[in-house]
Amino acid sequence: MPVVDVAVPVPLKQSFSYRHHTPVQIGVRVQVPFGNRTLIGVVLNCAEDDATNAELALKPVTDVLDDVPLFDATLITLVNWLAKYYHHPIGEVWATLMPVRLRKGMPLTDKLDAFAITESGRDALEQSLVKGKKQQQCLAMFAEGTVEEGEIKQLFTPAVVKALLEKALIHPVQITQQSQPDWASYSLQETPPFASREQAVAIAAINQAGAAFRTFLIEGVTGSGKTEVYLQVIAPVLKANRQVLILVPEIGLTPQTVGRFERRFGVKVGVLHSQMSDLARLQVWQQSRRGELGIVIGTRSAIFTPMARPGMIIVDEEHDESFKQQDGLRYHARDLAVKRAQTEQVPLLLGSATPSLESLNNALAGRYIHLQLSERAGGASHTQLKVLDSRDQPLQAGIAAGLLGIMRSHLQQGNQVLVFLNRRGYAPAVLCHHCGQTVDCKSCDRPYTFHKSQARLQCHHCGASKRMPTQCGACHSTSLQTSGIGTEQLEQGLGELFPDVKQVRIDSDAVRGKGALVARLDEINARKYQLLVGTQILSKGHHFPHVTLVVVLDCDGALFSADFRAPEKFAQLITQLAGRAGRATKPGEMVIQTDNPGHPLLQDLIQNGFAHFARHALHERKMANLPPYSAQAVIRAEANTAQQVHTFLQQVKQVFAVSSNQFGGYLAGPLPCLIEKRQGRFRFMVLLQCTQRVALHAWITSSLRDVQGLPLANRVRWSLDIDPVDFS
DNA sequence: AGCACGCCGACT
DNA sequence: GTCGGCGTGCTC
Repeated sequence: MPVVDVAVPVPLKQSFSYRHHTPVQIGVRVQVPFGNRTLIGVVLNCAEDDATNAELALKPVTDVLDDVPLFDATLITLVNWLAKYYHHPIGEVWATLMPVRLRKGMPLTDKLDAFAITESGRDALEQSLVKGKKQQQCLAMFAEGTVEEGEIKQLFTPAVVKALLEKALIHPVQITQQSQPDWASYSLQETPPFASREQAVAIAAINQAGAAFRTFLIEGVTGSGKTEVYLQVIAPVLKANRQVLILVPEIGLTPQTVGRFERRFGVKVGVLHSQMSDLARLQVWQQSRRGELGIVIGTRSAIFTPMARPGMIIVDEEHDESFKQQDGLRYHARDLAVKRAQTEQVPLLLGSATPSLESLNNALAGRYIHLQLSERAGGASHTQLKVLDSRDQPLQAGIAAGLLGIMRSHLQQGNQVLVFLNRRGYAPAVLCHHCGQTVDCKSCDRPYTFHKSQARLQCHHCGASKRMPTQCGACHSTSLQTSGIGTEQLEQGLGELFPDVKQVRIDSDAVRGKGALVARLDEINARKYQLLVGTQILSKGHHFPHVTLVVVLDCDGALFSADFRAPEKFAQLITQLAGRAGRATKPGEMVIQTDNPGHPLLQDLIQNGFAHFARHALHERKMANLPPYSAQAVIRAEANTAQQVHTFLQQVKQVFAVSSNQFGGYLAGPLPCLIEKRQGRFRFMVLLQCTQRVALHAWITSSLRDVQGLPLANRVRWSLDIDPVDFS
C-alpha cells in the first residue's frame, strides 16, 4: 500500500505519514486522523511502502479531497523553499497560503455560484412590481441571463441580491465557468501614449530579454511614468497568451490602479486584497489557476496565486514595507517574487522611485538589470527641497511663522498645500500640570494619545481606549493638559490661521470605511479643498496635481532612531512626499521644518537627492557590515514578566553561542524591542547576524532544535524573523 | 496549536 | 467526596 507524506496544519516542523490504498498526487488535499481529531493536510510525497516506517503504526487517509493537485510543481517547489528559508512548519506554510475555504476542506470545482431569474421574477419584472430602483435594475440584469455571484457583487450590494432572493424572484444555481483561456487576440482598448526616450529604452530592454527569468529594477522618479512602462511590456506578454501577476502595496490598490489596466487591455483583471470575502478571494484564485485572468493585481499574499500560464511578475513600489508579513510566516513578498519568477522562469520587474537598499545593491552589483527613469513626464520640474530651522521661532499650531508665510503665498495663488504630520489624534500625550506625570496605557507603558473629537484617550500601540480622565492618576490634581500636536489639532489650528481656506484631513481616523479615501482624493483633485492635512496615507502613490507646496512637520524623531533602517525609511518617505507636488506644469516646493537643520542625513538628501543618498547609505552599511552586506535574523519573545522573557532569551543566546564560531555568527541581546511592551507583554529580542546568508541558515538550523527543547520555550510566546525589516 | 492525562485546592 | 486549575507531553 502506498505511503503518503502529509503536511498538517500544526506548528511542528515534520510531515506525517499515512497509508492509502492507491497512490495520491503531490499537491492534493487529504483529510487525515491526527490525535483524536481530523485535519486537512496537503500531500507532499507519495511512495510505495519501503518499510522505513515499520515501527510506526500508520493510520489510513480518511479522504482524498481533490482529483487534481491544487498547486503545480513550481508552487510546490516555492512552498518547500519557503518552509526551509523561513524555518517555519511546513503544514502552517501551506495553511497560510491557501484560500480559507480550501483550508477548511471545501471542494475545488469548476462550478461557480450564480443566480438565475425565476418565473415569478419574470412576471414581477414585466408587471413592474419590483419596488426598489436598484432591485429593479438588478432583476433586469438577471432577465438577460444567469449572472455569476462575483460579477453581480461588483455592480450591486449584497442587500439588493438578498432582497430579490427572499422574494424568490431569483434563485441560486451553479454554472460551469465557460473557459476563456485564450485572449491572444485581445484588443487594445486605448492607444498607448508615446513613450519618452527613457521609457522606450526601458521597454526595449525588458522586451529584448524575452520570456526568460531576469530581474529588472526600474528606478524611476515619481511622475516618470513607471506604470506606462509596465503597461507597454505587459502587452506582448498578453499577446503571447500568458498571464501577468502584479503586486502593489496595501494602500495602493485603488479602483484607479485596477481601472488603468482594465482600460488598456480587453482582458479580465482579477483583484486580490485583504478585505475581500473568502469566497471572492477563492473565485479570483480559481480563475487565475484556470488561466481565465490575463492580469491579477493584489497585495502581499497575492504572490501565492496560482497561474495556468505565468508570463511576468511585477512588484510595484518594491520598497514598501507592507510586502513583509509581520506575524506568523514572516515572508517578504518581494523576495518571494524573485524566487517565484526564478522557478517559473518568467521576467520580474521591481519598480520604485525610492528602491530598497537591498534591491539597489543587487542592481548595482549586476544581479538585476538596472533601468533608470530620471525625467518627469511632460517636462514637469523636480520639487525643490528646503529646510526650515524652527529653533527659537514662534510656533503657531506647531508651524513656524516663516513657514506660515510661505504657505499663505501658495494658497493665495490658488494652489493646494499639503501639510504632513505623521501623528494621528489631537495630542500625543496628556500630562498633569501639577506633577508632570503623563497618562499612560497600563499594558504598554506609553502615553495615551488624546482624541478630542471623541473626548477619549487612545493607545496607538495596542488600540486600547478610555474616557479622558478628569484627574491626574498620581496626584489627583485636575489640571491635566495636552502635550504635542497631532493631525486633529493641526487641522483645528490651521482652520483658525486660514479661516477662508477649505481644508481636509486625511488620516485613518478621518477616512473610515471603504470608498471614503477614494472619495476624499477625488474631491482634492477636483480642487474642493486647498489645504490638505494628513499622515502616511498621503505619501503613498496618490497624485495631487494641484499641490505646489508640501510641508513636513516634526520629522526629528526619525533622524535619531535606534533602527539602522530609519534613515532609509525617512529618505523614502520624504522623497515620496516630494513626488506628490508639482506634477503638472506647476513647479513644486517642499519645506521640512526641523530643529536639526544641519543633520548630515537631511542635508545629503536635500542637496543630492534620493539616488545619491541611497548609494551613500549603502556605503555606510558596507562599512558597518549591515544588511544587505550581511544577513540577519531576530528571535523575539514576549511574556507577562520581563524576567521570564529575559531568562528565556538568555538561554536562547547560549544555545546559539555554542556554535557561533563555527558559523562566523554574531549575537546581540537580549535587547528590549523598540516597542518594549505591548498588550501587557514584555518584549525582547536576540539578534543573529552572519556575513554569509548560507552560514546564518546553517547556524539557525543547527540551533533551533535546542531552542525548541528549552523548558521555557513552551511558556513564552516567541518567534523567528528571517531578514527582519524592523525591530519593533 | 489542540487535546488528553495528571495531580492538588474550594465547593454542591 | 467531586469539579476544575493549568503543567507536560504527544500527535503518523
